Amino acid sequence: MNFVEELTWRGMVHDITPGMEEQLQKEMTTAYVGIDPTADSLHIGHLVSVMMLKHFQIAGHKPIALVGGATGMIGDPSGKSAERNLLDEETLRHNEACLKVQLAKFLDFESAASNAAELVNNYDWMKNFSFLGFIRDIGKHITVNYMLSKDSVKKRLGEQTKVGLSFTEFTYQLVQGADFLHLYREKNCKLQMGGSDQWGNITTGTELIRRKEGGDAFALTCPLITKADGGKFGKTESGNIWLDPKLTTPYKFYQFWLNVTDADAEKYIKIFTLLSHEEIAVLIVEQEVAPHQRAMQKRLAQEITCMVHGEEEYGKAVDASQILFGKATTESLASLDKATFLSVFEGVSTFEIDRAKLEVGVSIIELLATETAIFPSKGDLRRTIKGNGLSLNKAKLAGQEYLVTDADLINGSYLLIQKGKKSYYIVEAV
RNA sequence: GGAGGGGUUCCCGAGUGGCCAAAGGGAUCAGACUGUAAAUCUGACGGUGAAACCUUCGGAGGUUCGAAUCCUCCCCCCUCCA
Repeated sequence: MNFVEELTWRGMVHDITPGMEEQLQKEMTTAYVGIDPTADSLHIGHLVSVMMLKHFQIAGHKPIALVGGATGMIGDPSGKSAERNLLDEETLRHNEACLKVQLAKFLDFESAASNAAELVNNYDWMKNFSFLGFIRDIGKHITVNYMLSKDSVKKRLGEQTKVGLSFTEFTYQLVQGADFLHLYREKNCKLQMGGSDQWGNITTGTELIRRKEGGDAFALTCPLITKADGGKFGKTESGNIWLDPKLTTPYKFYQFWLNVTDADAEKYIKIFTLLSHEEIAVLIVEQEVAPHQRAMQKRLAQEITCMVHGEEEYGKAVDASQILFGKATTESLASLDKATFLSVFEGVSTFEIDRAKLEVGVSIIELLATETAIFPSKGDLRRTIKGNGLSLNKAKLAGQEYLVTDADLINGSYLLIQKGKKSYYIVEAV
């Protein structure tokens, strides 16, 4: 199965420029995707592009990850986040280095093979462009008429617009096009991939290459990843799901994938894992026969968690999940030895409280809304308790007047707070 | 510079003197149902022990018994014209 066929059955192809498959058959081809270095970690929204590169490399071609140090300062017109901050170079380099470590979990940067992955930063070549140089070398070759025809631009013009289009944003497609041109010249890069929202920007690049170099370059976009309910993929109430364990613990990372809805599980497992057609077919059957077993979600969570965090962390996440969501009772919790308890709850948000206060006794309200920030307000907490939504050490807490003392501590040190079914918090007496 | 339209609680979006902590929708949270699913239903959704109160409708003043709603000045955004 070739690269395009592979991506197609995985549901990762939205649009392709004609002739691309022929190009890939003809020779080892170089392709790139862009990543904004706005943080020092990837989040799972980036993973689609990364997987495209991975498949590309597996197919024997050469992937380039382009860190958008320059473009990231601008933001493209279709962008949701209007304001971009200028990163200073130190931050930029830091982010770049961190991203590379994460990317190396997916892509082979090290091998001597000719298709080893590369990481580039467009800041390195864009920073030397002068304004005059840019409008002369790049701007001249693309008409405004052409630029205006892009959807991302059209959406921002006209009467029903809420936010005007700045010149900077308007220029974005040229900057991105210049990147493609640069990589075409320097690295013989002939393909740019990205989300479907990038189509317009990518084709400005291929157009630029055609006009300036008379060369053929190609575009491949994947559909925007969505959730079955129409929500944004990769976001939870508490924000992004990051690859960095310091930002999203492996436990939470694992839980995210485990909680994917049935309808999304099949879609995601094709995109985010390397499981074969056959393996996935088996899982689909299992899902149909016994949906409550959630074989698909479990496998999805396993594959991705292992890839990102390693087997050991995956194992811990599973253990923790079993204890938290299994039929654990107050008694079985109390019977956990301290080491087990700690390893199980490693990924759970932890708060601290002064041990002396517990010896005297602290009301549950004070404990969760004042002493710790588990609840943002007392009213919210009261409502939760009233709605039967709060548990202490796996036992529902009925009254608001409960006085928490050191007698409640598990292993003499911990309180397990549960908000609803899925949200756990640890309070540690110190 | 001119003309017009806007800035409301996380988001969208009603509200044009009291009945407004502010309709409706979305998001979110909790409960029921379940499979740590989806859908559905129920409840909550600025803060404070309920009450009353406190803080909020771009900003600052003012009118009024009383303002998100009226007046003044200012800031910001959009469209069109120059």
